[in-house]
Amino acid sequence: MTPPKEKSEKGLALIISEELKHLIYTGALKPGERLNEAALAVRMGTSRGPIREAIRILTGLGLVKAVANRGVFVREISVREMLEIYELRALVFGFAAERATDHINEQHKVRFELLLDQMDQACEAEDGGVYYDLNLEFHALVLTLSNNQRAHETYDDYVKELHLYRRSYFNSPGNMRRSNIEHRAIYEAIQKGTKAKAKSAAEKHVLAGRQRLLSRIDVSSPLSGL
Amino acid sequence: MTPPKEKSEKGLALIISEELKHLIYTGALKPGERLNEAALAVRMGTSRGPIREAIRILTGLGLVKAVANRGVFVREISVREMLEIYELRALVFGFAAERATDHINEQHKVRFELLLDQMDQACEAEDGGVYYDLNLEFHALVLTLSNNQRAHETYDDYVKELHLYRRSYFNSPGNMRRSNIEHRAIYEAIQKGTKAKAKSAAEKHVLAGRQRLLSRIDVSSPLSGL
DNA sequence: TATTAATATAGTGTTGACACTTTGATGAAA
DNA sequence: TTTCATCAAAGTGTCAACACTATATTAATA
Repeated sequence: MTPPKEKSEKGLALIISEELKHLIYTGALKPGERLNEAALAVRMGTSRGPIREAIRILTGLGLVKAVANRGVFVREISVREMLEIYELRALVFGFAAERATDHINEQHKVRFELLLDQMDQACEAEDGGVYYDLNLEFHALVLTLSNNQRAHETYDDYVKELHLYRRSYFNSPGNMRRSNIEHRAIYEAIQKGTKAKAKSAAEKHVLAGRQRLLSRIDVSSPLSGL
Repeated sequence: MTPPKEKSEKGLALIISEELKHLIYTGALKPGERLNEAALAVRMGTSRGPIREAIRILTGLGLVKAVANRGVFVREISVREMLEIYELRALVFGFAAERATDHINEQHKVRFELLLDQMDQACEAEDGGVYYDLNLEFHALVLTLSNNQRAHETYDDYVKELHLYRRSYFNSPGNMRRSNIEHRAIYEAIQKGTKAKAKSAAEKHVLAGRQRLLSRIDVSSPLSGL
C-alpha cells in the first residue's frame, strides 16, 4: 500500500503505447488516420482492453484525438500550432544554451568539437541521414548541460511533436551547411561563457530552422489549417 | 472514416479523467496515495473498465505513476523537479510578457488596472483566497496577450503541476503586497512597450515566488527528494 | 520469542460477450 | 435520376467473470 520506492515494472498498456508511439513517429500511422482497436489487438496479440488503455495514454500525451463513438485519430498539427511550438522550442533551447555555460567542462568541449567536425563531414558527403542523427546529438548535449532535466524532456517532446507536422525531414546540402555554421556559433559562445550570445545564437538557430521549413511550405502547400 | 471536422463529444473515460484531475488538484487524492479502481468504479457509478481508461489518460498526462500489479499512485514532486519547473515557468512567463507588448490595447489596459487595484484591496483585507484568484487572472491575461495558445496551455500545466508539490498555498499579507508590486512593474513595462523590461520583470516575479516558497521549506522540511 | 513457511485476501490484469452508434449500402418512391 | 427510408456491417462502449500478483495474516518450527 505504500508508494513504490525504486523499481517500476512496465505494464502491458505502457508497452503497447510505446509501440504505437513508434508507429506514429515513423509514419506507419499517419496524421488524421484512425486507430482500429480490433486490428491493433490482433497485431499486438492481445484483446482490445489493453489496446484501449494504451490509446488512452496517447490521448493524455496529446498524440491522438478521441471522438466519442467514432474512434481516435492521429493528431494533425496546423501551421499555427507548428509556428507556436517552434517559438517555444527556440525559447527552451536558448535557455539551455545559456545554462550550459555554467556546466561545460573539457570533456564536453572535446565531444562538441568532434560532433561539429563529423557534421561538416556529413555536409561534404551530403549525407542527410547521418547529419540528422549528429544534429540530434548536438542538441541533446546542450540540453544535458542545461542541468534541467525537465527542460530536456520538454525539448524532446517539441521535436517529436513537430514530426507530426509533415513527412518532410529533407535537408538540402545548403541547409545543412548553414545549420552547422549556426551550431559552431552556439558552441563558441557556450565555450567562451558569453551567456547572452549563447542564448541568442541558440534561439536564432531554431528560428532559422523554422524559416527553412516555412519556405518549403509557402510555395507548395495551401497553408492548410492556418 | 474521415477525420472529424468540428464537434468532439467527450467519451466517458475523458469525463472521469477530469473528475479524477479535480480530486487530485483539490487534494482529495493526495500525492503518493493509491487509486483504487473498484472503489472509484462504485463512486462514479460505472465498471472498472472506464475507470482504468481514465487513469491511463492521467498516466499520459504525468499526473499519476503506474506500477505493474501494484496500482497507480498520485505523482509526488521532488524539490529538484519543483525548482526545474519554476525555472521553465519563469521562462514562459517572461516570453509571454515580452510578446504581450505587441498585442495589448486600451481595453486590456483597463482590465489590467482594475485587476491591480482589486489585488491591492485584497492585500488590505488580507484575503488570500480572493488574491489567489485575481492573481491567476492577471497571469492568464498576460498569457492570452502572448498570442501563443500553446504557451498559455504550457504555463497552466506548470501551475497545476506545482500544486502537486505540497499543500501550501498560504500567502502571508507581506508576500501578497510584494507580489503585487511586481505585478505593477510587469504591467507598466508591457503597457510602455519596453520588451526587455517586461520580460525580465516577469521572469523575476516567478523566481521571486519560487524564493518565497523555498524560504518556507528550508526551515521546516528535510529537503525530501533532492 | 523470533523466523519462516502456508494460506487467505485484496487488488490489478485480461478477456470475451453483448449493447450501442455510426456509416455505408440497398432499394422504394417521387 | 434523385431523394429518402430501411437495413446491414463495422466499429466503439461497457460490463462481469476469471486469472494472476502482491500483500497481510496465520500457523508451524526452531
